[in-house]
Amino acid sequence: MEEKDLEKQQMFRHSMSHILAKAIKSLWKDAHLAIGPAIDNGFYYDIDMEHAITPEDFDKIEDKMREIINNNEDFKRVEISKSEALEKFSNEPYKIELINDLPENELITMYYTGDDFYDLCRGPHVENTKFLRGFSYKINRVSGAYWRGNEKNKMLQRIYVYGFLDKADLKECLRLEEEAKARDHRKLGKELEIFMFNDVVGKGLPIWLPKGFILRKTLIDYITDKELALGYKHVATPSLANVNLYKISGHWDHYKDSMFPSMKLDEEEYVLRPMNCPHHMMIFKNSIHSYRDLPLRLAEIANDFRFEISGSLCGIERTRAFTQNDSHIFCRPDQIKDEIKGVMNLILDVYKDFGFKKYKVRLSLRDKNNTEKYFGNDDLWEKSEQALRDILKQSGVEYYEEEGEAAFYGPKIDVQVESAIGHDITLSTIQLDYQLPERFELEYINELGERARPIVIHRAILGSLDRFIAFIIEETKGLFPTWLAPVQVKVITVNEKNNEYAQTITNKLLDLNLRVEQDLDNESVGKKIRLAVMQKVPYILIIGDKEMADNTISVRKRGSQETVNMTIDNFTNEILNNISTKSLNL
RNA sequence: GCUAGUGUGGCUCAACGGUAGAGCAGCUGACUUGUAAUCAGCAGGUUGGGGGUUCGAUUCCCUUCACUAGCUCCA
Repeated sequence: MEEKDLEKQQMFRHSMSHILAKAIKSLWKDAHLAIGPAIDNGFYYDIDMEHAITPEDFDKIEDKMREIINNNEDFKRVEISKSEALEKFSNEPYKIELINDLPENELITMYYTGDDFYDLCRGPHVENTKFLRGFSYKINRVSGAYWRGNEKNKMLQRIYVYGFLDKADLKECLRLEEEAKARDHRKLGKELEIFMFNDVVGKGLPIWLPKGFILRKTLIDYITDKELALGYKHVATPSLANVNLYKISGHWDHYKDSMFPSMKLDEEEYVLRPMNCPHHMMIFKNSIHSYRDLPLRLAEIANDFRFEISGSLCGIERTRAFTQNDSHIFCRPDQIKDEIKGVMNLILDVYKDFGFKKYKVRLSLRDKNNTEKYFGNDDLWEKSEQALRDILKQSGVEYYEEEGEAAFYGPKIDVQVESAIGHDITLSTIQLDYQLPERFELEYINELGERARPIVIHRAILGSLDRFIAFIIEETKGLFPTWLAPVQVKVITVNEKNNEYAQTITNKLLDLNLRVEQDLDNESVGKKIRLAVMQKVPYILIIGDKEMADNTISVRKRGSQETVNMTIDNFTNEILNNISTKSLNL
């Protein structure tokens, strides 16, 4: 769609939100209006009223909206003074609050829709509701939203409506929603037996099933090998620590509410660790470092625990126990640039292996209006934010900047992706940190023989393994490339007489470290193929009398309805090549 | 955490004040199968937990737990 049309669509959506507001007010007299903007796929309106809207009300509201549109009511712009506005909206407490926040001499505009409804609004709008007749819309859902996005404020009802100029776009939007539900990792994770949850074990605590374990192991081996080749040093540290460790790091002050509460035993106090940096700081402090030894890249596949608020938990995308592919790079100031570039390259390399294309690089800056949240002085922040910005600019990577997304100890480069159901999630992160080295009094000896302070780069490539697997499940729709697939080959027999031959084939594949399962059940071939297809196994081998007779196998590849007869050697060559190249095709 | 909704056998769903039902999966038997479901039989549920209303509750009410959507949060 051209920009001009997009603008038009946003204007129409905004006009529609006035129609929605008018419909609500005529159906429920006690409704108070808050705000109602146009958004990506339509518009919403925040409303405060006694009646809780349910999906049963949707038709009624849509009918009312249609009625208003069909009335051919004029949208009329009126300019008023602040005092007039306060008078006009005296029954709308939320509007009053908005008006009060406007500067004293600001010209305020409001829009009438018909003679009996008006709303505080900057506009613009369509001239008459009749122009909205061709507009396609459908109430999507209703949910809670805090007034002005502040959890201390009252929670309002937000009515989301899909809305498009073109009917086909609405249809496409609904189709995409269906498609997204089908690849939701929570659904596929259950169907493919990758992970489970159990109420008694506890919420947000994923239990990895055998197939999930294979995914984890494969990913851990993959990333660990890559890191070792790049000179990372892997370590293993405990999943809990004395609370003092986090008092030194500052995490205790910032995040104790979202850490599992401390365990006091005798005179000691322990907490489950929410992150790994402090442990790694202590490893660095364990020995004297020369400037020649830097950078030191400590890495760990580490289990962490965070008491995430219950409403934010989401399958394995957001859990309370998770595994990080973490690393802390201790380096000299003159090494920052190369190290960050190196990490950036590793991220791009990994994403290429997985075929990820729809990611966005975000430069996460601090919130300048709320600086008390952050450690360190303004100069240092400016400097480190600019350093990351320079690196991004030089690397030619497309990126965007966002304030308020930095860590308390420094700015970040985050790689953002969108989950199936539309969550904006961080997959990989690079964080520049001058603060923790200070707090932990880290030192190295520089070329002049003096003590100097290193800089720490925190980075995670697969981020949390749990979240990464959630994303892979959704990206692949469960059709994992062979190198990742929990079951790579399924061997199916036609009748009992083929079992022995099938077993020799299976053994041959097992000897090559392939992940093979066989189905010798006394069932029809059709049934056994159906089961294997539903499991999304990349290769199905059919073994019958014919194959036995000429010492071959019939191979049915995922996504194909046909089988190809070949020798076992030809097959193993193909699959091993596929695995070693991490082919994305199967 | 907040607002709203949902919770029926392993899974997907029905019944919605009147003795809880189907398909798949499971087990048993028959069939020995050639590319997405062979047939028959059996077994499986104090309808998330607790409390209440009622002659009677899966159904209505309260409470609690979990999940879902969104808001807030995300080192």
